[in-house]
Amino acid sequence: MPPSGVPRVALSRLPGERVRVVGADGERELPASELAAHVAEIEQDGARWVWDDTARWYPPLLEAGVRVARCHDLRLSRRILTRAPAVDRDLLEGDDADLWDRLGPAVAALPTLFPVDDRIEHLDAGVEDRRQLAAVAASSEAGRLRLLLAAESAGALAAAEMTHAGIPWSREVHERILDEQLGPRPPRGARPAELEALANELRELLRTPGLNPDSRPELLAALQRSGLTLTDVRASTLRRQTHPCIEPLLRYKRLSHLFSNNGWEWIDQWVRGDRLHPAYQPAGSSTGRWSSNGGGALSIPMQVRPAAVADEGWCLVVADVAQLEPRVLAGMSNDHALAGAARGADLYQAIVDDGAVASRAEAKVGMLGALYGATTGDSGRMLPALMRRYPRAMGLVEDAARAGERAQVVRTQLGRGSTIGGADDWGHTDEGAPADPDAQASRRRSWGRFTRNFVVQGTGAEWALCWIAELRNSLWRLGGQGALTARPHLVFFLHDEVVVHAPSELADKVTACLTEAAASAASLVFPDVSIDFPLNVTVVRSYAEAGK
DNA sequence: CACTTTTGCGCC
DNA sequence: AGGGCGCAAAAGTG
Repeated sequence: MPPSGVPRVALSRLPGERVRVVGADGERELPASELAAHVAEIEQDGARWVWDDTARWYPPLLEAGVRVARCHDLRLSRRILTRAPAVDRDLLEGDDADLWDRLGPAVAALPTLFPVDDRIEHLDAGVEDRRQLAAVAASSEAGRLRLLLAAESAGALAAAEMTHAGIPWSREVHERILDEQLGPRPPRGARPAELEALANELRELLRTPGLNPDSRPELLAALQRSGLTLTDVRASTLRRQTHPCIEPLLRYKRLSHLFSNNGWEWIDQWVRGDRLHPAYQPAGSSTGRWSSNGGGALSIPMQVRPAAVADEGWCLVVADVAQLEPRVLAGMSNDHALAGAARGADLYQAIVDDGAVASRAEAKVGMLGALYGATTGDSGRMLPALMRRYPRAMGLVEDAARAGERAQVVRTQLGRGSTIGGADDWGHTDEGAPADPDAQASRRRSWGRFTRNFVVQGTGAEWALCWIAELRNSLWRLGGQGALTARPHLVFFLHDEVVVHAPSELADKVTACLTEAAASAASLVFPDVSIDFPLNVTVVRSYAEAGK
């Protein structure tokens, strides 16, 4: 991702559905509807498109059959730069700076509901672009920040492309699953037959006629009347109990969740034709991970994955990174012992072979506990051993936790800064009264757990961004002709996992792209240390066959 | 009544 | 006294 030497073309919206295009060769204005027709000619010199929000500009271009090679997303980049410890915030001040700060994400699933502030609607992209370039150039970490902004922007392109393309989805398979488990589709507002039958069974077993199992207080009271000692009705709590009602109740909960979250209405809303179109929000979470604002891309349950089926003659290539976060920790802490363990397919087994702990299960729970800040239980017990063997890695997350407890900002490998966690409020309750020392200390520790995890989760997100940025380019180069969806293309991304939809005969080449992109990501994010990021890759017809 | 918060579950 | 999310329904609030 060469950061410089690429011509930049700034796009701004003008009143009257027109756009201004400012490039090295001058400036022109045209109707917004004609932009797609001019993209190829403007992009001939390999320009980078500079615009306020990829989610706003790119979907109509994709609809018009245009793929954009590279962009700079000013909104996402500004969010990074304003929070980056290595950036002088003053350099981001100036005309309309406050408006740029207020610029919210376009919600892909909805058109703009209310008239936005006219000044926000017609911000000048060129002005903000020059500010950001200057702020990066003046930073002591210009190189890493350029990489981060390029990867973030490429991710925004990939997100729009995935929503546009959609996951190949068989309505027929999905509805068969629903029918088998729930019965026929009920009228709106009614329970499916299977849920109603289970509800009746529970009413009998708990001797509570009229019980509504969806009401937690009702359910809890009925369970307590039946002699069970519990204070909540979570599945994990129920599983510890012995009573004839437990099995049907757990089944009720599972099916009820399927019905309401991924049932017929979900299909109607998010499946168009034979594609599922969830909406992604790049950097939607504070650590830089993506979130989803429509379609539930973060939790497509195993139960319905059989419905994700490749087109005839095509396949799904599913890949996930094995133990991304511990590997990232090895890289950023430069812990040679942990880096050694990370050099191979099974990091947890390597920790055992290292003599740090006795079993793979202990290695896993101990390492995850270290990343999340567990202090007690099985994982907390492993910490001293891990600390002895991997002092630099464990020291890094410990330092991050201590910094958070002192209300200091921490940063990822590429320079994304954590937000300040309302430290002003630590001394007070939510109602504004002075908090007691215990509550205060609890909030400090809580924020420490956040910053501890932030550095690792955030750097993991950066590695993954570089991975998909490289991947979308190499898949495009892999060839084929015509539109994006006529070639091998990304259809799904979730934290450390991707799905590519590709003609079956290209499966091997796609697999190679995935592996090479992972190697590129590793050397981009960790240029000075060699860490392996092994992938589990499977080539399948249906997503459900790719067991994790 | 509309609105916000809480609960509990899904995913990593 | 273990991190990050979204979602739907129930429960709580004005």
